[in-house]
Amino acid sequence: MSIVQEMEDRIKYEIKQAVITAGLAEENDIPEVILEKPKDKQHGDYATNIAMQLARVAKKAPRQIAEAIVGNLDHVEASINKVDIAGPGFINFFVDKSYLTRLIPMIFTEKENYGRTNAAQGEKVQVEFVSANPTGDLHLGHARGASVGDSLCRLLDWVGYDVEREYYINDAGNQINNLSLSVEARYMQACGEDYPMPEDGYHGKDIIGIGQTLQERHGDKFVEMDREERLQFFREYGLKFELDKLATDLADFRVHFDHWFSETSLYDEGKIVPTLELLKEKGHTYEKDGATWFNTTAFGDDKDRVLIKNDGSYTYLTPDISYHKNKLDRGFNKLINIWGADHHGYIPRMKAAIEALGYDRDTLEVEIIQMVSLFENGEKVKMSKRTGKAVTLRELMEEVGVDATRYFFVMRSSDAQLDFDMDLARSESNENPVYYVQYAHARICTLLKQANEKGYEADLNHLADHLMTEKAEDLLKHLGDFPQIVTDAAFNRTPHRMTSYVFELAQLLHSFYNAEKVLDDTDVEKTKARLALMEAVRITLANALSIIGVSAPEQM
RNA sequence: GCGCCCGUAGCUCAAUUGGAUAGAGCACUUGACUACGAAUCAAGAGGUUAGAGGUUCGAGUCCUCUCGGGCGCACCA
Repeated sequence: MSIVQEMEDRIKYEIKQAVITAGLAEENDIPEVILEKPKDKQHGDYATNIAMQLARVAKKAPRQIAEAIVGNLDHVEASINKVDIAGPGFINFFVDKSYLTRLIPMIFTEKENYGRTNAAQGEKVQVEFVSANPTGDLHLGHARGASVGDSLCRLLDWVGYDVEREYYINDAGNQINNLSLSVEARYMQACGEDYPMPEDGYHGKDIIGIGQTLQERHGDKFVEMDREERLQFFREYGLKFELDKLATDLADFRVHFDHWFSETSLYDEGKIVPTLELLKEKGHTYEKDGATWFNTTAFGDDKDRVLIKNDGSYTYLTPDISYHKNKLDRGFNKLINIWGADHHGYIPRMKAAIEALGYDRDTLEVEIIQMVSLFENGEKVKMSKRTGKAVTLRELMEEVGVDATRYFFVMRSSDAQLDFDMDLARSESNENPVYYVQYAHARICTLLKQANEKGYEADLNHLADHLMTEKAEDLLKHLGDFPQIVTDAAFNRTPHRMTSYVFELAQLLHSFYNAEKVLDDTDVEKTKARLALMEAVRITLANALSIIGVSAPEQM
């Protein structure tokens, strides 16, 4: 248990005891004591609303109750310096903060693991994200999905989930035919033929590149070839090219998948028919208009969905159900899918499938990420599928850099649309928050280096004697909050909380740094204590940054 | 028309999941470098939380309606 949590539990316990001693309520009637950290310092280190909550049970005014509680509180046991009653009946606690210095030795011990917990106790969870079709470059929306998805995975790992990251490759549907037709057209064009792009072709630059490369390597070889044979080659070549590119781009973006799952493998391994049979056996399907339907309305969907079209082919949903059954068969008791907002209408039918297969519908959790708009020169940039005009992840990495890109995408709540300001992200100035945070880390690093040159080393023995200034206490408190912030962010699926946290920590560091000198030749003991604090801050900054996949540079 | 998300300072966004006087960054005003890194700090100004009702000790947060923006509503994927 963390040091902060220990303190909170002790205060909660003492409050409960005080309520009982004061005769306000029976032990079983006392609601769970809620301690919060007031945003206003004048309201103390902790506050509880227990008096308001007890108003009904005790049949007294909240302030009167608060007074009775305070009168029966054991100040010594709870390390309380001062207690106030304020507002409608809040009880504010001012505690002796020297206990916070115990954080530092702990952080020194845990180092890059400081903040990790085992709250999830090794539960197996699978997270499927990005899963963009292998038919073109990853664009802004995918970049957001990759940033948020990967950070969420890191968070889940930090709280003790056994996480598997998976990418579902849509390599079986119509879009792959379109890919081969698009490659064909671009190849023919590269050979100088006047060859039109297919109706639903992919207009990206990458496909143009494939056509040119093939022409350079093989000349006109494919022009005269049998069309079926030619398309077959383009299909395989195009798919491999696109997949390699996806993997490379994502790896360079520091996103690594444990498993790339091929849709085609579901066909090859005969997984689809048995799933259909299972749904049929359970009585969830019926025939109508020459098609096979799945009665998803029985599970809360708006309308029933087709599984087998009247031409005998499957809809997208059909292999997807098999895929999700396959995930469950692999022993995951929690599945998290990260989808773009344009797919949110798909959730009810997928949950219906989970339920129809005999699982709790909440086994599947879908995190929706809202759309991204690109702004450049103060204007919204129009994206076009038709012309292939879209900013790619690759371009973002080259122009903006991985750190700033990831930070920007994780910075906002996933359920708000995001305006990506290209100029701001590109700017290496104080307007860019990622550098502010990284600067804090780099600053500490040079400080530690200089201390080292002077022969000073962090000493953990006299911390409480030198770290009880306001700025240092603020830093310590924030360091102590870290494990809880990580836990909350993981369980609420809110990675953007981590950018808030790390930004605040950087703010506190800069403020401390400007107000109080660390290296002081006239007071070596103080210097050593403060060096310990600096190292603890550095570790925590680095850990928080690692959760959002941003580097912690030693200099910049 | 129906469903999901959003609407908070001039701009971009937070808000401990129902808590106290709604907070940050940018921009704006003023101050701090012979200083451990000024990519920094300190201070100031900036608000009817889109609007109207309701729930209760207490609402940016929950419920209903209205307005505005985005995204869905296939035998496409």
